Amino acid sequence: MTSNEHSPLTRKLSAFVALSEVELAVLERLHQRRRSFVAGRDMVHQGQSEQAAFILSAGWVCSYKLQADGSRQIVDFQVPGDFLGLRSVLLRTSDHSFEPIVDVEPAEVLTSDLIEAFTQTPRLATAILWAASRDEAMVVEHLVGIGRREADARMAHFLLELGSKLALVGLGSKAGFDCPLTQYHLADTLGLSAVHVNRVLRQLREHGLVTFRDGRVTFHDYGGLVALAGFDPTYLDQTGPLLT
Amino acid sequence: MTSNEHSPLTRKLSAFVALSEVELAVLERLHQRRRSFVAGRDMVHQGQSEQAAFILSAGWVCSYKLQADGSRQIVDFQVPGDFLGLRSVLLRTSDHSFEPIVDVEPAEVLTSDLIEAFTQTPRLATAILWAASRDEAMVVEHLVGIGRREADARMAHFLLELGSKLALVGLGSKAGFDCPLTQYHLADTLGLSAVHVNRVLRQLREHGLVTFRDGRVTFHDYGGLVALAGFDPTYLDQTGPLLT
DNA sequence: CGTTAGTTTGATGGTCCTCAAGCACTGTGG
DNA sequence: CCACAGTGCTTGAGGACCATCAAACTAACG
Repeated sequence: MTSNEHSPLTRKLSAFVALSEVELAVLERLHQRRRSFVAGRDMVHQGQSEQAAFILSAGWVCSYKLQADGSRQIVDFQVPGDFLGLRSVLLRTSDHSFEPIVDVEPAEVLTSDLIEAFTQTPRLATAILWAASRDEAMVVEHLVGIGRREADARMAHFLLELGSKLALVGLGSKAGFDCPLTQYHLADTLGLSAVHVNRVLRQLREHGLVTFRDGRVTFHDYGGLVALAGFDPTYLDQTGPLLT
Repeated sequence: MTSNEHSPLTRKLSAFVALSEVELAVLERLHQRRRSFVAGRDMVHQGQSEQAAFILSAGWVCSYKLQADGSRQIVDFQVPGDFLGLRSVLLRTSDHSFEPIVDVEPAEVLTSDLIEAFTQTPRLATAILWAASRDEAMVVEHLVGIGRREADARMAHFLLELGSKLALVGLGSKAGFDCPLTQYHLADTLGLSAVHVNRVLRQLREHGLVTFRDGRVTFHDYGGLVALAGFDPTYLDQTGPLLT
C-alpha cells in the first residue's frame, strides 16, 4: 500500500472528489494498523459500544440485525473500499452485528485517528461522509424493495446492485463478478427461505438471465435483468468528480 | 410560542440534553417563519433539490418512497416535535416525498438559518443530530420488521412504536393516542393491502388487544401487544438527560 | 340525495414457507 | 483407502398467509 497503487477506498472516493496529494497521504495513513478476522465469526456484536471503525481493502463482510424470533436480516454488505462501523463510532454504540464472509484483514481506524484526519482534511471528511450517506440511502432503498418486490425481482435487483458496487472498485462488470456468498446469505439478505432462493436462482438461470454458481455471478442478459428488477442504473453512476 | 410554554421539539430535545437559556432562545427563533400546507398535497417531491427543512409543532406528515410498480412505501411519520427534511438539506437533494396527513403549518428553516444556529450553539446541533440519528435507526428497524414479521405482529409493533414517539412529546400514553391515519396509510406503511389491514385490525380488536377507530388508537392490553409484537420498549426510553 | 372517502366482509388463488429427503463435494480420522 | 460428518445445493409435497377481485355499508359533504 506504499506504492503508487491506490487502495480500493481511495479509488472509490476519487469518483466523488478529486483528492490532493496531502489528502491521499492522510488516507493512506489510515490504512496502517491491520487486524485479522476469520470467516463466520462476528467482528462486532449488536449492542457493543466503544467500537473502532474498519476499512476493508479485500474480502467481504456483512452487517445484520437479529430479530426477536431468532431470524436475521442482513442489512448491507461491505466490499473492498467500504468503511465499516463508521456509524458505531459516531453514535458511540453499534446497532448492527458484523460478520466476515471470508477471512479478512481490515485496517483498524481508532476514533481519535479518524477525528484527527477529519480535522486535517475537511474535504476528505466530506468525501467519506458523502459515501456513507450514499450507502445509507442504498440500505433504505434495499429494505424498501424487500417489502414490495416479488422474489425474482428482489434477487435480480440485489445482484445488479451488488454488481454496481463492485464495479465502482473495479471488481466487476456487466459480465459478472466473483461472489463468495452462499444461498443462505442470499436468503437472509432478501428475507426469503433458503429453499426458495434456490428455486428463484434456478428460474433466473433457466430464463437465460443470470447464473449464480461456484462463487461466480454471471450476467447472461443484463438488459433483461434490469427490466425484471426495475433497476435504475443511474443512481449509482457518478460519472465524474463532483468537487474539483 | 413566545410564552414560557415550550414547543414539542423543545420538549423532545430536553429529554436528551439539558438546554440552556441561550439554546432555548435559538431554538425558539427557528420557529419564526411559518408556512401552510393542506392535507394530501405533497410538500416535497422525491428528487426535488434545494429544499428547506421544516419543524412540525402540530399535525402529522408522512415521508414515503414511490416504487417502480407504482405502489408506495411510507417510510416514516413526522409528528409534533419532529424535524422534516433535515437530510434533504444536508445532502442537497431529497430522496423522499413528504405528504401532510392533515393540514399543517410547520416552521420553515432555511439552510442558512440552520447553519447559523448550529455554529452558535454546538450542543444544540448535537442534540438535533442525535435525535435525527435515533429516528434513522427507527426507520431501519421498522423496515427490517416489515420483511420479517407477520401482519398482526407488524401492526402491533407499529402502533406501539408510534405510541412511544407520541408519548415523548406528551401526545399519548399506554392508554392510547389520537391518530388521524386511514387504513390506507397503515397499508402503505406496513406493506399490506388495505383489505388485509382491516382484517388484522378486526382480529386485534376481537382479541381484546387494541382498537383503531374514529381517529383514536386505544390500547386494551398493552402487555399483550408488546408480547405479540416482540416490542422492545427500552430502545426509546431515554430516562433522563444524557448531557447536563 | 347523489358523490366520495373510508371501512367491512366474502371468495378465490398465487407466492412463498415448512417439512422432508436426497445429492455433491470437502475434509477428517481410522 | 474408505467411512463419516459437515456444508451447501437441489427437488418435491402440502399448506399458511396475504393479494386481488367484488360488493355492500357508513358517514360526511355539497
